[in-house]
Amino acid sequence: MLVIVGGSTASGKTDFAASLAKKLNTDIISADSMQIYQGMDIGTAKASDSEIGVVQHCIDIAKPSTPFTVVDYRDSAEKAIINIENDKKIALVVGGTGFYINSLLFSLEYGAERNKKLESQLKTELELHGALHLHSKLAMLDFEAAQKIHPNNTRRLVRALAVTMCKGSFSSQNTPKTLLRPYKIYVLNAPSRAALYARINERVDKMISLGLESEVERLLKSGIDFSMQSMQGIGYKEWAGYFQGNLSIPEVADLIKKNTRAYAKRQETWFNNQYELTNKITIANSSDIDKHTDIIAKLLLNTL
RNA sequence: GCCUUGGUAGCUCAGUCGGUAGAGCAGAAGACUGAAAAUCUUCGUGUCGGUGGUUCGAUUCCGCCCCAAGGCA
Repeated sequence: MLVIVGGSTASGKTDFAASLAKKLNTDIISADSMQIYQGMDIGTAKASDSEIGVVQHCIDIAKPSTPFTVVDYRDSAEKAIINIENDKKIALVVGGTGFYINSLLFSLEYGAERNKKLESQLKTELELHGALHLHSKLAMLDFEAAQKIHPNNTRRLVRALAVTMCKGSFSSQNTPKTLLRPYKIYVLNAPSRAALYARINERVDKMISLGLESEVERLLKSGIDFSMQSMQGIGYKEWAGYFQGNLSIPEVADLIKKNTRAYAKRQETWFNNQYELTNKITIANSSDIDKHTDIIAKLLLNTL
C-alpha cells in the first residue's frame, strides 16, 4: 500500500511528512516536479535530509539543463518504492505535483515519447495556419480527443496530435483509470485561503532574503537559460525581467507571490477532485502536525 | 482662506454629447494521461463621494457640503 501526503505549496507537507516518516520508520519519496533539479534549492523550498532527519528520494535527480518528464519520475519513484517495500517498510510519497502522484497510482499510458522533430513541425504549422486548423486536424484523426482539448490550449493540442500521429489515437489512452496499488491519501490544508496566502507571501519574502537572486544568478552562469524547462518553475522564471533590467526585486517578489497563489489554487483543485477518497487534514500549527501524524502512524502500523 | 484637479468594482482607471456602467489587475470556480511550479477554460451590480436643484429621467448638467493631491497666500 502507498501512503500519500498531498496538498498545495506552503500547506506544511514537508514538516508533516518528516514527522510521519519518523514514526513509521521509513523514507520519504518526493513527488515534486521542481525539487528533482539539482542546484535549485531556495526557490523550490527544498529541505535537506539532515535538516528534517529523514532520507528523501526523487530529489536532485536531474540536471536543470535537461528535460524531465513524468515517466522519468515514475521510473525513479518506482525503484525507490520497491526498495522500501523490500525492507518491509511503508512507502510514503509526499508532494504537490498531482500529475506525478497519479503516475504511481494508476496504470496510465502516457502516449508516445516526446518527439522534438514532430513537435516543432506541428508548431510551425500552428504559427502558419492557426490553432483552429490544428484543432480540426485533430478532430479528423481523433474526434474524442479534440472535443476534450480547447483550441487555445496549444501545448496540449500539439501533444495530442503528435501522439495521435505516432500511435493512432490520443483519447484511447484516456480510458477509465485502473488502480495500480491500494493507497491512502492525506491532503493537507491551511485553515483558510487567506491563511494560505499569508503563508505564501511570508515564504517568498524568506526565499528572497535567503538569497534566491544569487541562486538564479549561479544557474545562469552555469549555462542555464530562461527558455529551459527547469526555469519555468515559479520563483525562477520571474527573474527574467530582473536580469534584463526591467524589474526591481520587490516587483519580482510580487510576481512570485502572485504566481504561487494561483498555483496553490490549482493544486487545491487537483487534490479536491482527482481522488475518490481523501483524508483532509487542517494544519494551523506544529502541534497539529504531531497530533495527526501520531494517529495516522498508529492506524497504519496496526493495519499492516 | 482662495484657486486647480480628482473622488466610478478589493486596487488602477475608462466611460456615459443626460436613458442607472466596463477594462486590466486582484479574487473565485474548473480542466488536466510523456513540459504539470507547465498549459488552458469560465465568472464583472457597483449607494458611479454626500446632498439639494434642473429634467419625464442625473453617475453625467448646476449649487452647496465632505475627502484627497497640487498650487497661491
